[in-house]
Amino acid sequence: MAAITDEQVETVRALVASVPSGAVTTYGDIADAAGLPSPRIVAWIMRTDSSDLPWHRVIRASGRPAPHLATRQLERLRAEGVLARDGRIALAEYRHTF
DNA sequence: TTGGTGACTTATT
DNA sequence: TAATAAGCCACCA
Repeated sequence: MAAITDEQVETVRALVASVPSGAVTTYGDIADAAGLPSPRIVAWIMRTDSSDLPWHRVIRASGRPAPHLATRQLERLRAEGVLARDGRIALAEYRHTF
């Protein structure tokens, strides 16, 4: 089985790192840009690989970060200029496309 | 090998 | 808008 390649992981990291402050992106976008077969893979990379990358700029398609990190990420994003409405981020406004 | 789990997405109700 | 179901891929015990 192909499993995932280091290159794919590195691509994901590069994409996340390329997201400017004040902008956010979704797992699906990263997965698509990195050529990953499923967005879940992106989540797996984040969970396993703890890097200095701004993971807080990566949110779900619903415009809402993960439940356990939501509070932290939302606060961090707010500090960067990403205003959340009712705990939800305006993807249409802050979504960063590659 | 099998089954359970997860920082997901989309579609349907 | 929220809740549920199914699909999806990789990791771990």
